[in-house]
Amino acid sequence: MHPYETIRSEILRRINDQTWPAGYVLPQEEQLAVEFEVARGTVRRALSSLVDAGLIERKRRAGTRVVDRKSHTSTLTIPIVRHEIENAGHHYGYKLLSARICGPEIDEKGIFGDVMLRHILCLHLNDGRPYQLEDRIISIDAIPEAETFDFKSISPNEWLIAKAPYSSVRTILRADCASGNDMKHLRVKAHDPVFIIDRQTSFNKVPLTYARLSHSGDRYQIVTETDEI
Amino acid sequence: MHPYETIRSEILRRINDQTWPAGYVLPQEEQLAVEFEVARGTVRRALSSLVDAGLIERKRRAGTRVVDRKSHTSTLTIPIVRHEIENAGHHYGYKLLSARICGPEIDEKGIFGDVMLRHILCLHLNDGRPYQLEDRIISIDAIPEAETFDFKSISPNEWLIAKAPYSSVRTILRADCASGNDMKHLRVKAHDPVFIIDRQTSFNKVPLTYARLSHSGDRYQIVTETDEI
DNA sequence: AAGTGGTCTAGACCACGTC
DNA sequence: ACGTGGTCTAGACCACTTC
Repeated sequence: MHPYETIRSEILRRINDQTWPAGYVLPQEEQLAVEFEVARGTVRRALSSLVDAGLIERKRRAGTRVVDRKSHTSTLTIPIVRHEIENAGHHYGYKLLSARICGPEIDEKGIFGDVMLRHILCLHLNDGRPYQLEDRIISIDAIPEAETFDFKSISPNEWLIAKAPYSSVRTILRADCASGNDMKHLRVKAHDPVFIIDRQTSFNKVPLTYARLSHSGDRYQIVTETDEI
Repeated sequence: MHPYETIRSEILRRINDQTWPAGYVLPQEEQLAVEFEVARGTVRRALSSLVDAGLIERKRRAGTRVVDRKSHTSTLTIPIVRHEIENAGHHYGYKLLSARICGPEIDEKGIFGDVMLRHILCLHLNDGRPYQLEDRIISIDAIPEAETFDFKSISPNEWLIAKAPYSSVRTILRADCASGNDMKHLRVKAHDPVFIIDRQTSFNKVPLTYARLSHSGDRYQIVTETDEI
């Protein structure tokens, strides 16, 4: 155990103890450095880690305060669907359903502005059974290669990750009833629950792509684990 | 813009450019320090930040490599339901439905082991309408105060965050059909989709509590935004 | 204006993992 | 065994923000 880990643990203990309750102002860096007999940099490292964990807040001149926790945060990882299936030891399958070039009118949400778009509908299979239906729009303006790429053997999901770096992502998770396409391709019944991931990615504020990923509710879930806050 | 930010941006540019493609081994810290005319520590800071973002991997002796991205990660924040509702400018309401002490037999998943448990069922309301149904089990062994606390005016959700620090959280997100309790209390119809958050928290490996939080699918979604990777 | 955290340096030494 | 990243130090100076 390195010094900064020891210091982190000790400070964490005092917070959990309520020795240092929510709102409490911690001693300043120099004082902690004296107490723990280390350099100021080592104290800073421990404190920075607690800032990242959301347990303390720091402001110049005002000092370091214990945060009053009002939420849980966890890191959500959404893997490429092919890896998700293969890592679980299953057989991955892919089927392109349609690929066309469209005008801006299919962009119902007005994300992309007045540009030509590529619209792809495809299905990801787990051991031959429908697993995820991918309904995707790509901005041809932002990614010109998307205009001619055929997506017959590589899914847009995977092609995009290799091709187009992104700088920001907006993800929405929700539960809904199966749509017409869901019923047809995911083989679920009307009113069956589906788990939907809506995702929109941009690069330097320019929208690149939008996807609606739907899954049969009884075959899909997202698990996240946060350890050792 | 500080030097470490400039360096981070420049390295990021080279990765996005494919100047440094996936698998590429970066120059070592000392060399980058010479190139950018800064101290080694400043280079380390930029690189650490890219490690956190999941864009590079570092190993002693082997060096620093550009990662082959296989997943999206985003930070999921699940706020206390009362704050979520109030921050949206709505009126929060709370209703305790039942609170009882049970033996280990109600712990169907065998999370808690052979201990006495507190079981609470309660409802969170948004502008008077059912919003979230909370079905919660608390280990009396781990949190003795839970045995006698009545939860009549404070929800277990909120009480626990103030009372019991946790060190690890396991969260499962899924879509399902409404259960009997969901239909009764969330006022949804049979087969209506519900969004379920299953959450289990522990402190130093000791299980503290388990909750099933259900929401009507048409009134709930989770949004996450990741900026400036 | 003054005090807090934030950035940077130059250097030493350590430890893990690959070669 | 040895070269890479990892940790730590001691110090200087900066910049934000509250007093």
